Amino acid sequence: MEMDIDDSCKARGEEERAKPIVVILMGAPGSGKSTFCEHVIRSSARSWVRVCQDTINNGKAGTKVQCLTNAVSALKEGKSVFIDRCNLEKEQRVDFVKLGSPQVEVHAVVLDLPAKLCISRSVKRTGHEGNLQGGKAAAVVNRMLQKKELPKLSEGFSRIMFCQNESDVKAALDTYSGFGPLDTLSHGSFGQKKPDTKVQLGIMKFLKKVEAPSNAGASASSIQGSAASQIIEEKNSCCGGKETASSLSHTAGEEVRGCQDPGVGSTSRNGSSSDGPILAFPSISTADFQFDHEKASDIIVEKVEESMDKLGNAKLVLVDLTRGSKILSLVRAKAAQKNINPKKFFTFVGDITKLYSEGGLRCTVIANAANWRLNPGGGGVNAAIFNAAGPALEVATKEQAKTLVPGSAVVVPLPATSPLSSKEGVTHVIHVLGPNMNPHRPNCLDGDYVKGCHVLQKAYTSLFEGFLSIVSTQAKLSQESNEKIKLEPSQSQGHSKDGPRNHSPTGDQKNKRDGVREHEISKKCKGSQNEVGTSINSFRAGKVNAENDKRDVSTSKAWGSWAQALYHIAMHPERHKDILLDILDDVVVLNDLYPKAKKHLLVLTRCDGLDCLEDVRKEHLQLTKTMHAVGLKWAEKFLDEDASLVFRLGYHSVPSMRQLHLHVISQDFNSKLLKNKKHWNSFTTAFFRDSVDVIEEISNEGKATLKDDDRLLSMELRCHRCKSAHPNIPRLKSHISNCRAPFPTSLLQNDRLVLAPSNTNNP
DNA sequence: GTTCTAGAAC
DNA sequence: GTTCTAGAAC
Repeated sequence: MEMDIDDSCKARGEEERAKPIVVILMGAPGSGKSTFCEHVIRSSARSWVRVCQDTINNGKAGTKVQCLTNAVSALKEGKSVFIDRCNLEKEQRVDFVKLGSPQVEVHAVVLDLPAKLCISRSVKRTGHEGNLQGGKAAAVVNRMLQKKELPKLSEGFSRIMFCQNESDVKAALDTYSGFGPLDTLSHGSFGQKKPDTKVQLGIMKFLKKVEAPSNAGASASSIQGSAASQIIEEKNSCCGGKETASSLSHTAGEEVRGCQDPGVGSTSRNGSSSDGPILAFPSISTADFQFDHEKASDIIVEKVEESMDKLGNAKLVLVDLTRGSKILSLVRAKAAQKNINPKKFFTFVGDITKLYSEGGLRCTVIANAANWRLNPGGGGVNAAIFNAAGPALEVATKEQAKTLVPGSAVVVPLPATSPLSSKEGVTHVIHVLGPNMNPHRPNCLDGDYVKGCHVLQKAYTSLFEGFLSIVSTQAKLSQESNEKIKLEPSQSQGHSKDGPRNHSPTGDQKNKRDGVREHEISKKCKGSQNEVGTSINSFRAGKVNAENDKRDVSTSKAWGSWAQALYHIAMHPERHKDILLDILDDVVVLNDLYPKAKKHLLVLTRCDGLDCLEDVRKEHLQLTKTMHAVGLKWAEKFLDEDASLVFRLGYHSVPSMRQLHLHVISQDFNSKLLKNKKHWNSFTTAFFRDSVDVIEEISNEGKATLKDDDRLLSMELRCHRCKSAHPNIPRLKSHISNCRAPFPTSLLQNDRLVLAPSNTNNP
């Protein structure tokens, strides 16, 4: 008999002795964090260490790294830790959340008390350890509270207590004072009476910090296992063993039978979590919606094939209840024909709601062939999933979306209270609505397979994108937590020797900086604010639609520090006068630092919140026109100097550098800095979106089409004029230096190329 | 042996 | 985005 997840976890939990925990306090100065700690420490049976940034450095203020180091060593000694610093912004607490592990839970206690109270306490206070006294305190508290981002379970907390008045604080004190070394506290988010969504959203808009669907706004009693926390749990779960790829290495020609093959079951049951997440999905529309199986199987295989490159270590599994089902055999045959990697995609016979408990296959994400109302009823997979998941799924689903249009999908983080989560290890359900060919069901396409195939393709695209968005969040989180644990202790030693000069910008300093930024935004970019809000809402809702919501995946994109240079220039042009060719109200102009042609300029928007083409919407139409006009002016200036040049103006579909910028680049590509395939293809394939087309699309459709397929950048090297192929960059460059073929007609249309009037390429 | 690419690190 | 470099390609 196989143990289910709960049992095995319990068994292990009982073997071990006291488990230390980390409690991250959050609150403005004067909210009572230190008092809280002292009170608990005095009366608790646990052994606590209070890590206070204000005093950590021999009674003086220290660094965050010092705090982390001290916390790590306290945990090693089996002591529980209070992190006593403001921690009001998510970014400030993220590293402390990473102190958590399967053995160490991370809790949050939010002292979300009225600002007035905090201020009056701070002002009155004398001899406070952080030396925050007097009139300055009011300003500091206010400024900090403006930045307040209430914690969410998705950040990695297993428990959050919100305290909004003194009696809440008392309750939290009692909870932790009486929290003995062997006790456990229930997981979830407690005490949030008035979810501060308005403030949250404002800050989110401004900072563009978009997270996986969260529980902000959930009722006080809701215990929502959110994406991040569950994934981390999953990753380090006591049930997660090692899996070798071979345990899943069934050829596409094989059918993996669930519960009837104990061998398969026992090897793969532990593995998927350590070897990458798995999406289990039913065939969409082929059951009740009566979609042609032959056509559906083509589409499944086609869409699976498209996703292969993006999967990383994730896997896709097509699941069907019945052995020898037609759709499974068709898909298997076609997948084998196309040489689709059977380790990344295979078929499985079993109940999609019991893949782990009965089939030994651990799938963290399952897809549901939903109905348009997202109702539990009906039959088949939909009824089975809603039944198995219990009411929690229904509630979580309704929080995300009310209805679904054919061809779209919605990602629903599954609350930890759902049996599907606890028994099967499912963290997310993705509802997908496919096309309907059944006249007895809504939206029947009446045999129109042109449309039907299109909708089914969209449905799978949406499904796989939804899955990939979950995977990328997971990958990022686990990578970060691994890195930090390894890095921080050694770094911290170095820092402590250097003394407090190496402080990361926290507190006052950072607030000042951000204050300036906020001011600039409200001044400069009123138009875009609503827009950013919209995108956040759609992300929060977890909707994924192949047609218009790719941004859901990328809004969460993290920009590396190296990718911020343009952003800094755009925000503070006055500091970069030496490299700027022009500073205008809405844009600045500069030479590309690494020009890929004789002339290569960037026209950079000054609007905060516009990171890339994907963020551009109708509100930015005028801005894109301005950028084009400015770029054109410069191109024409260069053409005056050298009439042989030809310019193209456009955007990269997915830029490497943050902050929307228009490339103005001469088509000679005569630059030793053009070194690799990516350089070449980013300017000569569909990845490069002509400014004129972008403007037209924004005007007509409200947004630009992106060609963000990675394959574009690794395509064979072809001359941009005669389209001849070349084996490597040096050979290509030697060719283009001599090629005088006319430009392709597509480029000669619609003013995509900018030429001197005398140029013979001019049609 | 040299050239070139592609992936990791920054 | 670049730089660095191992190893593939020649």
